[in-house]
Amino acid sequence: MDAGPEHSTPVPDSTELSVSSWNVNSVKVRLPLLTEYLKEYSPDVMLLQELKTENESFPALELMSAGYSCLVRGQKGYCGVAVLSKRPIKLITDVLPDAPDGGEQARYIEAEAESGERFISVYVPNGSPAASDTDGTARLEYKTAWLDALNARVSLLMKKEISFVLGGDFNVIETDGDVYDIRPFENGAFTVPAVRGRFRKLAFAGLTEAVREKASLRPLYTYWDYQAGARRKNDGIFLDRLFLSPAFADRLKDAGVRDAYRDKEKTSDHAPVWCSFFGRKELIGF
DNA sequence: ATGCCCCCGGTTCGGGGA
Repeated sequence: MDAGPEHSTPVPDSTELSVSSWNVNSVKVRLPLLTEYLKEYSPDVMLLQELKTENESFPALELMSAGYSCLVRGQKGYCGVAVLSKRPIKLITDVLPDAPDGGEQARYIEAEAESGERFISVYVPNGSPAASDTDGTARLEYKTAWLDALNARVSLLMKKEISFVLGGDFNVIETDGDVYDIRPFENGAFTVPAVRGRFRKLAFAGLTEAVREKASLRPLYTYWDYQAGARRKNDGIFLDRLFLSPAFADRLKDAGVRDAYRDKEKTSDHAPVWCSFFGRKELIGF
């Protein structure tokens, strides 16, 4: 097959389970594009980050009209995460256990389908600036403590042999090749060993990252700054991920970045990421 | 070296994003 642009990738077979994740940078501003995405690709589960709104003003009615039930942990200003699903889901927790601030910031929501499979949306703290002043140290320590809590949660789910998809904006540059130019980010909150090491623990725990595994986009980026013509120059960063527990990884069919959504009017600075799985939904109980 | 751009809260500017 010709290696055309990523957005030429066909829509996944609707009989197969698919999951998407998108840092929308305001769900209210992005609602028209979000509904367009849901209509075009019809993901079974959609993970959202950076809602930037409280639960009361989350557009649940509009998304229900598009065929989705919503579990939301909103927050005004920034943060805010949600799980949308075409099938019934119930809330397991909207607080990451042992998060450094007791879960005050809305960065974690874990939902369970009737199949028992879980779908988790995360918005990892930025941590910048990581400078050695008091404020910067506190931000970086918050990020590393948050990642410790996330790794502890993953260990628990793995121990219980729960199948899950853990997706979202991880705010980590895993390798120097995951950014258009590593120099401005060296020794920063996206690259310091304390952050990269904790991120890599997810793989050591036995998770597979679907986007890295399958995406055809090269170089592989999911975020482009609004400023300085970053998208036009393809000055991107690979930040958004879909981690799979072993049972999901065994069924992984394809994954990618819907980078065409980064070029639309009034869009987010992140593009949606997605993955699909072998096996008819009816037979796998979702 | 800094700001560029975008969104929020809540007013016309500062905080946050990454």
